[in-house]
Amino acid sequence: MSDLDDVIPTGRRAVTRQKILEAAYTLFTAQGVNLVGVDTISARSGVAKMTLYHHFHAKENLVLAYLDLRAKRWTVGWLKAGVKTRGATPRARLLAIFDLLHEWFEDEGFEGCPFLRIICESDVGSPVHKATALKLGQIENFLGQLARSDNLPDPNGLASVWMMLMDGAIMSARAGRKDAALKAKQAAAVLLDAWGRKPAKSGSPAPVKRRAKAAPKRKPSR
Amino acid sequence: MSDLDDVIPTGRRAVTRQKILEAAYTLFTAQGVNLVGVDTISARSGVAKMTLYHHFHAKENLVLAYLDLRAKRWTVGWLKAGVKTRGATPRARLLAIFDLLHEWFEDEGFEGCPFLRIICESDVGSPVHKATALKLGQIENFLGQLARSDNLPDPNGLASVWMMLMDGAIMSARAGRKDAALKAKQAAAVLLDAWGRKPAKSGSPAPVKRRAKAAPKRKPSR
DNA sequence: GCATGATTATACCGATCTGTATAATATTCG
DNA sequence: CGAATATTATACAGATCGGTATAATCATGC
Repeated sequence: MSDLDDVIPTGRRAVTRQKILEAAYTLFTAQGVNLVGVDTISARSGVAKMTLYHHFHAKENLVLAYLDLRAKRWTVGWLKAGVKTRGATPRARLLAIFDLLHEWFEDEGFEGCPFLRIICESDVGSPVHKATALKLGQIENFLGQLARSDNLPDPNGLASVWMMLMDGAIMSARAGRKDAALKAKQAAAVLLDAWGRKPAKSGSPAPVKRRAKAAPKRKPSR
Repeated sequence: MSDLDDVIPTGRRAVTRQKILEAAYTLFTAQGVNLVGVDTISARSGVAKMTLYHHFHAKENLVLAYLDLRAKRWTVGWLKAGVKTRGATPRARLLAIFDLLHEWFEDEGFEGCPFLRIICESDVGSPVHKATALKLGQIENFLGQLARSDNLPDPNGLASVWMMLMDGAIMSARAGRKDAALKAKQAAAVLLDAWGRKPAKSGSPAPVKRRAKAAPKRKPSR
């Protein structure tokens, strides 16, 4: 628990590793982990491919390291930090999230969320999928903390809904709707205002009325 | 405008084309359009690869045809039709969407939404990306019709928010949260109830308070 | 029955992918 | 200096990808 945990190592080996990871970060973020080959990362980083495989035995490990770095930079360094400077109260910070998203969507370099992309295209149950789901859970936990700090009822429920609005806005922006964050913020404000008035029976799982089977519709997928 | 438009042709050529499309539908839906090769579709359909390229000159055209078929079966045949049998009023149908999603998520064959997956992994501006965005827009238009039928204020605004909740729920379910649709329905009910009371200034774009720049945070992506 | 079009099987092209084998070179440190 | 470690360049293996060339076979309608 020393405070020297994240001291940046300056050894030759560590520097090389960082060069690889830095190139992977840029490429994976812009083009996705599946479309970027190891040779491309080797060329961009200026590190020989053999050295790359010396550090990370397989591409999968490089992807896992990328996920950690992405969470450190995006979730912590950008989202959490940005929200703190834009809102004084937890409630204001919850809403400020969508202002951040809006600026992100307007950025020319916006290419969607790598976490969501990986969730879509990686096999369920694979190490990469599991690790990515954890990173998304980390974000949702942060939302839950904000909701709890504001004494909102069912903070975890609000967090999961907030997460869906965020992810939905990101998908919508990726599909071309650059105003998605603004629309999401409108709805979020309305929802937040109403959330206290309707505890929504946080414990009971909201009865899904099951019909007495009308027409046995064919399943849409698979 | 004859009502013989979707008569199923029985010619040899049309039957072969349908066999290809049927195999592509199953494979693309389960594994994604990028991971499924043309040889796999040829093998599964029992149609020679040369014949496949005789019908669809390139894989991209097969993907575009798949998108049309997916919209016909999922959006129209499953979502629209399912909602109609489960809700009498437009408002009930809007909420019933999440019951449908819940059943979908619980299906063992649930592999996420192909539309969202393609939006994530295809290049922005490519024909496939554009076509997929249109299919998502078709869904949002349907939501707007329901909202308008219920005399809700700013029906298009509600539709885009509804879409985000749906997409967010799908992403959450893909990440392992099988109860996503239930949580989304709770929030949707609260939101719908409050939507009328707060017209939310449908015209004005909800002022995004821009701060007097505190710390010039580095951009997170690219 | 025969010509025409549809389908088949097979082999191949060039490109890309992850990962490895090998041997030479560069750096660091006792 | 000399030895241990890190990095380099190159070539290659084995697989998969989208797409094509060729020539034979099948089915159908006049």
